[in-house]
Amino acid sequence: MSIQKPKGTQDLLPGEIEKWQYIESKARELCLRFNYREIRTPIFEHTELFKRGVGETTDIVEKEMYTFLDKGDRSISLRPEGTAGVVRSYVENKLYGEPDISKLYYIGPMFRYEQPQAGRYRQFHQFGIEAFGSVDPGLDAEVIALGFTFYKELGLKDVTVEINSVGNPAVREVYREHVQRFFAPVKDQLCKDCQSRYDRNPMRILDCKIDQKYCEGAPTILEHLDEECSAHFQAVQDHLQAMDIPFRINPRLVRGLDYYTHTAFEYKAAGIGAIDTIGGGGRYNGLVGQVGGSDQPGVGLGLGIERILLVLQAQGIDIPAAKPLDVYVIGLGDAAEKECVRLLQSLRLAGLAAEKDYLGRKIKAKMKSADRYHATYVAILGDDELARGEITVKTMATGEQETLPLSSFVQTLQSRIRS
RNA sequence: GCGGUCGUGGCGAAGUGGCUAACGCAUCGGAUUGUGGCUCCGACAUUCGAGGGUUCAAUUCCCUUCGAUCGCCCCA
Repeated sequence: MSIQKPKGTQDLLPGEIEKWQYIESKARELCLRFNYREIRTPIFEHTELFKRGVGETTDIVEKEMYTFLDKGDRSISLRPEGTAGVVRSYVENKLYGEPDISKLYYIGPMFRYEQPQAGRYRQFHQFGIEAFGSVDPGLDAEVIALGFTFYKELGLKDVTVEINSVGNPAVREVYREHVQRFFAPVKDQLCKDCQSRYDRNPMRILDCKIDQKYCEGAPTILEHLDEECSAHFQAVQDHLQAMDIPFRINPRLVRGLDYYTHTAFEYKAAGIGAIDTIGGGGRYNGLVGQVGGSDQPGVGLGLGIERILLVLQAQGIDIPAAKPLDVYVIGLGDAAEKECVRLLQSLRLAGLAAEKDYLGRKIKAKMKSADRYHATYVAILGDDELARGEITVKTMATGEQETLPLSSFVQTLQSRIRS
């Protein structure tokens, strides 16, 4: 067997790639309206950045990173998510020194070493945004609104927004103890996964599908928020309501990255097998400081492109198809063939999508080829027509044919296609 | 990291321990010597993911491996 693509990666071929281009152009256009500007950071970074940024004890850093030593013995990792790199760049380029807050977006591949399944790949793609420099809860709401609007304008149906507050580190520490105390009496009866969650991340027990019966009456983090956290959370909700963004409060929502403070949110939709989260994000007020910058607050989101595609497919939503070919040029005879080469270039310079045959096929096969390309027109030039200074043009949709003067042929087609 | 299912031409798909590996789609050629979409005729897998084993004989049975797919953990 010849070499195959690495597990969990995919080739995006013509026919499929148009969907990606559409989604990406939609993202750029939306960011323009929300006043976010693109940033491109390296696909690999020093491993240390992700350890500090994403969190040493997260699954992502503990077992999912593509890490290697480069020839200078530096530990390098392929980025498993987008925020850490953007934060690093924000700090390194001193964007915090600019008069306005920084509103940035990115689109690109992320890498995690995991077992692939429906909606999960080792190389996957995210569209994400990050906004630095403000603690205004209105900015949290704007970020949530941008994601929701994106899904909506792409045509996704039944996308739900779930929000929660994960408080600040002090609140979370107190809450964590409450949860452990709550589950302590039944710890031995919890499922295997939850027994390990008990020490690592007790909040996750609340999300367990098996142990729901033990979760009844469990304390929620919302009950433990301090005054500042409560006020922030309430203000985010007020802003969302003002923007008519529907949302549901999910007090059990916990995200897998350590850096979140205050607002955490997820977008969910059915149709990707066992997975229902299609995007998520939150506020991260301590992260910039942890990465080594002046302690600027931030809030952001990341949306999975593959997951959007899967939901679109499940919901039977079509994405605008590629443009058909304008003209297919057929030359018959040596002199005509040569003239066609000139015509083809003229058509292309005139802004039309044009093609010819390169397989030396007969006219019948060339016509079939033109048909496969969904050509609007087929231009046929034989030696006799060339001698008369004419060219035959067939409109494929109707089958009608006409004879046009060769001298003005390119201009004629150009004006027809444009109108 | 763990578990289920699967792996036959470009694609979809039947099949069996032995006789030329069905069929459909697509493609190419012809009927139609300068014209597509319909119809008819013809062509198209020294080979059944890879490697090894059992056997007189393996695409079929066994082992290993790679991959796909779905699920668990976790996540986009």
